[in-house]
Amino acid sequence: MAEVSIKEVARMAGVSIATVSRCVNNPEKVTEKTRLKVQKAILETGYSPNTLAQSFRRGRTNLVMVVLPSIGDPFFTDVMRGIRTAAKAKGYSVVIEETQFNTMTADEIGAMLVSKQTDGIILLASMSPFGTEILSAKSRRRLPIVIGCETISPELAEFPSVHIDNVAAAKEATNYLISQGHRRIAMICGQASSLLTKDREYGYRAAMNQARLAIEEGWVVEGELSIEGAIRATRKLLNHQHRPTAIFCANDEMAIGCLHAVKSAGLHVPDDISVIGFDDIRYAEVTDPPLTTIGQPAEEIGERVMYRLCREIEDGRNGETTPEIVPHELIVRQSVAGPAG
Amino acid sequence: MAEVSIKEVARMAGVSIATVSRCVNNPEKVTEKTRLKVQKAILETGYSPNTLAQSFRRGRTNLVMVVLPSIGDPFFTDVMRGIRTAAKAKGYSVVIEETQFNTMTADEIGAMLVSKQTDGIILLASMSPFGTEILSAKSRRRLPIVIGCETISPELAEFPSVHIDNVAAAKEATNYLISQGHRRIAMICGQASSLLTKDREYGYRAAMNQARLAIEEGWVVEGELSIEGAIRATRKLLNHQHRPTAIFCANDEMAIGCLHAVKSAGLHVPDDISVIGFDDIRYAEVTDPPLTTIGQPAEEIGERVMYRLCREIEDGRNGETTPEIVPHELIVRQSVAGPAG
DNA sequence: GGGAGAATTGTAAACGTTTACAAAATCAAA
DNA sequence: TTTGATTTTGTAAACGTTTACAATTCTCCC
Repeated sequence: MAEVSIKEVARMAGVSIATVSRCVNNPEKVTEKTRLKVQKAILETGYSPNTLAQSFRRGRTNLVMVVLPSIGDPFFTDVMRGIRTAAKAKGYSVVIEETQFNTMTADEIGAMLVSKQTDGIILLASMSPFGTEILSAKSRRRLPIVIGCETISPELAEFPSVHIDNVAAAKEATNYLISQGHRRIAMICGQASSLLTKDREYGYRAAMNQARLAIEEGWVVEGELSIEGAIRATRKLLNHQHRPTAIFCANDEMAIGCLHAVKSAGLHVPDDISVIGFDDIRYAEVTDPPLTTIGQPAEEIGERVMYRLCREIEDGRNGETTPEIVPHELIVRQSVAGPAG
Repeated sequence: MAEVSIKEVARMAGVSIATVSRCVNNPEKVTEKTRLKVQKAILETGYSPNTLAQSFRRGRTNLVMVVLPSIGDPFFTDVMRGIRTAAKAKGYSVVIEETQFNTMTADEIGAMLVSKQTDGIILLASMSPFGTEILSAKSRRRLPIVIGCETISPELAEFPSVHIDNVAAAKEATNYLISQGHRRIAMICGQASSLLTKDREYGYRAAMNQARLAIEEGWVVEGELSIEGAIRATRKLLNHQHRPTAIFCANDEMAIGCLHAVKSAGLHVPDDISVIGFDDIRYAEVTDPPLTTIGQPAEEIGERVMYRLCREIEDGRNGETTPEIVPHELIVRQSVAGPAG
């Protein structure tokens, strides 16, 4: 049974295809009587408009692309949920592109952009400088782009964005450790390519500086934003000649690995070592001990970023690019205590 | 700068649009000389085919939809990764539809199907009977559908599928507990609507029966496939007048909640209570204690299910619907020991 | 009843491809 | 060179919508 087209409906209702189209899209431009006729015909034929033809004709797909580092990180999953909610409300579908924590190559970005015909892009992941360049070129040709979560590198500042103040949040986390009496505080951050964790590192360093605390060589180590990477990083820290008494992890995924590594080494959290995370993913509540961390309104970020994109798509670029900053929150659980001794 | 169309390229290269199209899609049908001319023109204009027009003309979107219960569950995330890998290799994009563990209503399914124009569907989640009906109708009209993970209810048997043998795997998990000396074994399963966990429950019951062990009233409790739900469920089990010595959780997410609840109650895992999970998500390795569980090749399932769908899309339905069964594996870590006393 | 103006409907073009078919060019063999 | 076969190219239709514009019908008032 082939798909029924607008023609059949028109024939059956005894009107022109234009009228059928109007009944569907602008019912108010059509007489009550014909509308009923047409509705009847639509029901009888089981017609539904061919979205391919519509997209083609209207030049809109109602599809947006979101580029994120990893679909596996519960934080991004939560952001995605928000995006999805908003997208549904606005009649969009979402396709996801994963960078796997690599900054995408120019080729990949190009392929990504030409192959999918999307109405807009949400960027939750860092781009290489070249990638950024391609994107702003695209954007200038009216491909709306908005940025979520990742903080803004200068080249990206032309795009609207919504995120927390990562620097301030990282400072807050570090200051909390300091306030608990810690002096030797280490940090596990993401790979160098991740702007996001760069900002968090910056906040950490700022807080340490401000408190006039030294950051020893080897106290800032890359955890690759994964459990495994964090385990390796933690081992390095535990073997450091001046072992830190507290570890600030740039995200909870790594904090989970850190917790595990500390305990596997026969040490106790928080009595021997304090650990603080970032993101407040849902597992943070049930780690052992429950994880003290910085909470972000992930789902809200997702929703807002999507609505922002819709504005961009519908109203065109209005030049408005001041970032929307959403609030973060220190969530105190039980993975931080005063330093031993 | 407006998008450049095939016409401009044709004009610039001094050939007809048909020839340009052939250069792009069937280069072998075109003379070396003209191909070079056209390639040059393509480069100069920066032409890339309008995918909307292509999709419309060819009647193919190279888009597939995957319907899953929750994007948040790391197991499905891994399956998605496999799907995505295969999709990329075959030139497809993926849109995700989340049921949030509800069996979708008929309306939702209908909306989902008409609004997106996808070339095929991967079903990782249960459907209501009505939903199933709609889907098989669609399928008969040549919308390829393949099922992954979820086991097959009779109505879905007409579709190809790839998954582990859930019943056998659940039996194996239960038998392992029995082999460790447990007699009082409880189970936390998903909501009634989840066929997947129904099968696992079935395997558990079968193993208990076979071992002539009683399942007391109240030993099988719904954990809603979430951490929170599992915590509530575990509390019920701990308060049961005949407290079980081991708990089988239908997935690791719930096992994590279970672990947490047991420990919060001041009990020790595995000395007081043994816990076994299902799926082997990446957190299972770093729980405290590390979780004994059933491993599934999630990523492989994803890949295979996607390739299966491609076959379906490209070759049309060949009537072949025998399920592909992939192997599972008992992964022994430290959350199971002999019963206390 | 006629006519002006508004409301409704129809006609046909357009969107950018792909592709059947026709036309033209090339090549091989005599 | 001619012929016929083969390869290459061009022409034009088609895909299912939407929509500007023209044509028709209705409404209302004189």
